Amino acid sequence: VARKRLQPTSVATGAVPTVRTVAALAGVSIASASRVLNGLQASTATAARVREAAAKVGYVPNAIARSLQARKTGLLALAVADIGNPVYVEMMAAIESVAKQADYQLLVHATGADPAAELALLGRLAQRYVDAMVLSPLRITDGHLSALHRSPVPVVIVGQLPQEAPFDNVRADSTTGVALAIRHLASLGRKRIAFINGATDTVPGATRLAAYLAALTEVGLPADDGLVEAGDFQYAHGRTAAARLMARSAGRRPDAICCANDLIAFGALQEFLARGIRVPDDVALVGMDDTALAQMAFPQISSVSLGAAKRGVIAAELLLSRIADPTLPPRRETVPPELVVRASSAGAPAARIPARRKASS
Amino acid sequence: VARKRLQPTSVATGAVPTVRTVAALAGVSIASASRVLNGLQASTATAARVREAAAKVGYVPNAIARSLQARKTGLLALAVADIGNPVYVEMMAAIESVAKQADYQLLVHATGADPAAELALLGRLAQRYVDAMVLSPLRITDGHLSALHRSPVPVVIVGQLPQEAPFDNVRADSTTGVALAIRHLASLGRKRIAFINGATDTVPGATRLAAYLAALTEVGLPADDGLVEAGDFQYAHGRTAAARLMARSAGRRPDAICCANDLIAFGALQEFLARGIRVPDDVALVGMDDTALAQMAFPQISSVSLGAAKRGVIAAELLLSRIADPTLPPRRETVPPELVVRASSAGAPAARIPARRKASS
DNA sequence: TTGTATGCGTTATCAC
DNA sequence: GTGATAACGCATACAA
Repeated sequence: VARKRLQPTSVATGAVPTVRTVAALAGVSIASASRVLNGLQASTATAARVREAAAKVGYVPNAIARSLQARKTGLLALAVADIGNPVYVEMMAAIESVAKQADYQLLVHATGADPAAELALLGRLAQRYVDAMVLSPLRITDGHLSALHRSPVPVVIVGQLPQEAPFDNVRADSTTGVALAIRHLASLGRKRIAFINGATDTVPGATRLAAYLAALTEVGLPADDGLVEAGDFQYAHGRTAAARLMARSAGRRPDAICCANDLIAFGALQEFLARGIRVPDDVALVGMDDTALAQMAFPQISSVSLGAAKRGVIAAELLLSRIADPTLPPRRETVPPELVVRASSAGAPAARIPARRKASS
Repeated sequence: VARKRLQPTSVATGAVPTVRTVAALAGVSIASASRVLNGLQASTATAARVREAAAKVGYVPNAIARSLQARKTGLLALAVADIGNPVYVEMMAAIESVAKQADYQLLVHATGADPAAELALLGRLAQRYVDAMVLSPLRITDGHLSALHRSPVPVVIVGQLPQEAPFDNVRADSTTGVALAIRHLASLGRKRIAFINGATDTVPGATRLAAYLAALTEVGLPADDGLVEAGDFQYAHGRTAAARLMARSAGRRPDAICCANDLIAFGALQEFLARGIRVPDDVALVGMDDTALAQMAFPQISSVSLGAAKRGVIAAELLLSRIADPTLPPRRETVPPELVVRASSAGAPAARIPARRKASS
């Protein structure tokens, strides 16, 4: 016969109240207290006494204990490369709004585009401190795939994933997106369309470069290595790349630039402003992601929306449905891109030049 | 005598392994297994067997169960109004880096500048799903104060707090910050210095307006109601307010503008760009917060740094020290502001105009 | 309807 | 050094 060695928590303690505190104060068992607190069957009398007791001591259930019992935390994780990039902020807001509807909170991780950090995160997932995760990796390694296979908690990948990988996946169609941009610029009569890419060794970088080259062929323009710049997906790269492009001799200078994201496009635009290069008269500009930054700039930047918010919503919904039913087959959703034409690429160059000269002189 | 009705978890289950799984596989008690896994005293033999078993089944401790036992979650919360504002991103990154050092993760809440949402958050804090929270409210109500008093988990307030409120508090000195901006603009010979404020019914808004008026007096300039605009702390307000200010008759137009934050300043700058108003020649511009946006703009925007990153670091450190010792007396730290002069306000207007005209023609 | 007792997965205490 | 077991705070199957 085992005897209890420790006494249960005493009633009148200065510490945080638990169910026992409430139950003792109400003069009922903790089971009854718990039932009342969770709105289950109970007599009106006890219900009243329990509620009164709970209110009196300011009882609030402990989320951790509840999580342990329920085997769920009510937390979703979101892991993105760069929390400073507005496109991720947008996605985050979208995910959060869906998550909130289902009483989930969002835990945000910034991986700094570091694959090792992403892997560490996937590994820690086994600790089950969240119920599921949205991961938006810049590149997928074998390590990622095996970690995904091992993971006991559902993960939705936002971004490209190998065809056969059996995971929930929502992706943008940046190939079509780049094509939209190039066709648009070509339709304006631009002949020397440059491309400022991000990191070529990332999936988006590689994809967008290939799409750019394919689109050039499609519209019947020759490719020119000197018109392609690669670096990272940041503002500073946009500035320096734009400077390099415009430093070329007159006949080889681009008359249009497609950028791999809005941060780069914004950088390029500021460089043009600094150099007195007119947009879109001298050079037309199209960005990608259609973030707030594109609308905040002057002139406003045309941009290809890759549906960040929509991808976020879908990712969250996939996650919630998988939590509800883990046996679901892997799903793959693709959000179509959309070109938003703004001042940075509107109108034909020749037609615009006189009008703008007049206005600014 | 109570008999166990349910069997303990069987060893060979397809489910996630627990300590019992490992212990059974290693042929030791769960106590020994736990000790080995936590690096406590154990014989080399058992240690080896436990580690081998753990590796074999891929054991990872459950963070929730561990939290319940340890009575700590390893999570810090950060609640800010607007996750889209770069100044909060900066603060978040700073807090996260300190938190990570101490093995804490950051849970970010966006309150949308809604006091009710902030209060709800403070209330949920009693659920103890985080160990502590950094709250940056735009205004402090009595509800906030009483919720803070009730809160069983430590909260650090970033922002102004009533003198007598006994809570850890780190604040910017935006009064001095505004004074720095006004003195700077006045020293450039500007006579009609406007102020584009955010929401006047917020603490920062009210403080900065008062500071603006005081600073004007200090530098011997008359106040002019027509030179003060109020709205919110967003980009769009900056644009419309700037447009209104510049629509005044020639003699009453401002020759300098101080903005309550960088988002507003950036909006104003884009409006000037759109209208062909030269910065700083026609109007000098100073923002506040010294965010990345100020450096990304062209011309780069002078800005008063209120030390967002530093405030974040201090807030995190206050939190960690309070978690370590809850009996500490309330502390109050103030981060001094710093004016960063950039092109948007550099040089005297008359001296600069010819030079810039030449360059841009 | 209500109370008793067990388990969620972990760590810590205590006796051996 | 090791094993049995209480406890963290909660929810619930089962018995009364």
